[in-house]
Amino acid sequence: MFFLFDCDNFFVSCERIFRPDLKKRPVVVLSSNDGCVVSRSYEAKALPIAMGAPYFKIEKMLRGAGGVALSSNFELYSDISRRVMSLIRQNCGAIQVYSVDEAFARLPDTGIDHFQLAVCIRHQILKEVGIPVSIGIAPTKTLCKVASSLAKSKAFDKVEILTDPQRIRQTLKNFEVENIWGIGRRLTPKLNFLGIFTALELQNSPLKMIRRNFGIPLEKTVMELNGRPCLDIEREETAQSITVSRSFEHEISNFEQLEAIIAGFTDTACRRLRAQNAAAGEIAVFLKTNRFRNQNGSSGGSYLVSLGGPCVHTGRFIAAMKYGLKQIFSPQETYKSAGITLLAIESADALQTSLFEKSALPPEEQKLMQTLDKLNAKLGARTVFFAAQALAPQKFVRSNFHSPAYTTSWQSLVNVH
DNA sequence: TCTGGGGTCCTAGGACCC
DNA sequence: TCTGGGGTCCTAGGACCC
Repeated sequence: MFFLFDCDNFFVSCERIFRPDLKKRPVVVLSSNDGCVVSRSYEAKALPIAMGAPYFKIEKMLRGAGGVALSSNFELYSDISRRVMSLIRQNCGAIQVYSVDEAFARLPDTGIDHFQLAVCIRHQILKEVGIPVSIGIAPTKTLCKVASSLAKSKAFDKVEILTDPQRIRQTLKNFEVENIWGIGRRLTPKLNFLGIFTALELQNSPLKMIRRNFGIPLEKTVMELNGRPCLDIEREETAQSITVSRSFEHEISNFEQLEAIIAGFTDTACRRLRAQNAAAGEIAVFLKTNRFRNQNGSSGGSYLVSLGGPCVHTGRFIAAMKYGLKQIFSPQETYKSAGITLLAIESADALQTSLFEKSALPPEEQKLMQTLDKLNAKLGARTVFFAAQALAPQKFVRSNFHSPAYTTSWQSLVNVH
């Protein structure tokens, strides 16, 4: 049996832990650059404020209703996420952390009272971390998603078990096909055209026809709706790519500034890379113009540079990035966003040695980077950094409603419990 | 005036091989 | 007139997710 743990209105719930005055009020958390709404309290949903709505379009309505908007504070959310996940892990063993606010678990079908266990975990997370969680229980992951959305609409003890075939059919009959996990904007009209509007109609669709028209992923979805598990808990592996990118508050046309900002992105990405004990062989750099100003969306460009073998050294990635940036930068343009992606990532334990290098990772480079990471961990981020970042402006992303760094006091706060 | 960021998987098609 | 049939590997792009 699969369990899906899904935090309610996660970012808003995180902010509310430290701001009791936000309870019962419309609250939204904004994306980077204070652009779009990415998390809403129930009161904000009721206004209504849509997911992904641009802030400037809903600002007035929110204020009029006595609501509050906050910039996102990802350090805080990841800290709280780690605490939630660790409680789930204590109760369920190996879990799959599916996103910052969701996790799947798989438990034996017999011998335990699933409902009772779920209610206990839910109460524990609420008491010890302060985050409300909905829990869906079903024979497949796809049905778990359906169950958890039922759980969310409950008034209390937000746990829903979906195992009885008759009840599954009844539920799917009232469930729109576009709300099923794995069915997005493009697939919905195609399915509708074939007369498939409800999840029940999809459940009853012939597998061969689905596979022919939509491919393997949707075929799996249909089998999962029929209670046949096709997707299992996935174990955590090394990431296949690491991206760091931002939209800017003001468009930038100065090459040196862009270079310095993107050097900072490269630094961040390389830290993440080393934190998972991995190395990367390629870096792609990209620039984008303002997609809302041009008729044909955003232009810009991207350029992929190979490092000639696995690498962990920030300086070498920055040099490669600079080369790539020169290829795509145009002095006539002004840029609204930029970023880099590290690719060809391998776990450092199982590195393939390149024909041309004696050792895949030069030991002196590894040591230098370890020292750098340690220094910054001990003395605070950006104690030691690369000169290439020096020319970056202090602030180039809008974040006008950022909550304070509660995380520093978080440690003492948990000791209270 | 203001419109996010970070991922995964699958597929189709081309290059190349026997 | 008629022009094999597999394979594999790679990449770009599409579709989805939160």
